[in-house]
Amino acid sequence: MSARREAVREALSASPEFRSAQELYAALRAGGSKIGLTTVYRALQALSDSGEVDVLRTDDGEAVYRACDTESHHHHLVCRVCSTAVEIEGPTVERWAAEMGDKHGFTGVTHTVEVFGTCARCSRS
Amino acid sequence: MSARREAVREALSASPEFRSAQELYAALRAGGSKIGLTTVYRALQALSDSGEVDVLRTDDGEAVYRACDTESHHHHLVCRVCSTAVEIEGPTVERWAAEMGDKHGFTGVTHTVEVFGTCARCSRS
DNA sequence: CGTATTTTGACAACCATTTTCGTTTTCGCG
DNA sequence: CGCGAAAACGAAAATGGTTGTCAAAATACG
Repeated sequence: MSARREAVREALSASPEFRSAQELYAALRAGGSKIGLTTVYRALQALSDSGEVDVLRTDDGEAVYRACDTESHHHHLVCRVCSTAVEIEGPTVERWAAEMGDKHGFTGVTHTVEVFGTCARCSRS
Repeated sequence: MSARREAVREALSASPEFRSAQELYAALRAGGSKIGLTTVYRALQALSDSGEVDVLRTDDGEAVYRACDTESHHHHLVCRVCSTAVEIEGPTVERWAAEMGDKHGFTGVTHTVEVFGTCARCSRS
């Protein structure tokens, strides 16, 4: 683990929120580092590969990263009118996906789940 | 609703899967249409605004769209090596998704689930 | 030290998506 | 119909996050 990569990890850990690569790059530069944007991307990719950070995509396609201290895997309930998203989780689905994989002899099973609906507020109008 | 927009909606309805704008554009052109890529994007945006299609982002940031009807509902277990897909279904997830929607006051709840893994044959090699 | 390997960063390339803008089609109405 | 306004269209250019390239710099190792 190089010093630069460590710096990216720390910058990410400094906030519990999801941060974009561009934000992290700006923050590091603002803090005096001479790091390059390319390196930030590479560091984030490496961290994500090793499972140390969670990655997801915002609605406009930007990748955002978060330090992953709780290994929290969750899904989203998205309003199809206003795009508000609620985080949801479900041991139920996790178990179901794993069972399905087993049943058909699949290994290394992962899954993606997205739930859509119209939120309470948008339903009223 | 213009003819072109209607064509996009039909192309999308032709498959129950999520399709990208680029795929739809290619399919329409292959079918002899003189439609432009710009128009495909505009049509998808309009359809998504009016709630007729669901949109989500793939892991590599591409937007994918799906006609929003609830018929013939099932999911896929896809091998990430050879892409073989097994159809699976699960009252479990259906119920879970519905519950999640209810719990947060969402109406008209739909969902999408994709399960990935390495199939038995590919695991061996 | 000296060489091999890895990491870095400026810059160019990529590619899905959006914007621009001039042209074409559709619509409303007499 | 005819005609003008408004909307839709499409080609090309712009945008912007992300990835590839490659030579230079840092680091590892004998």
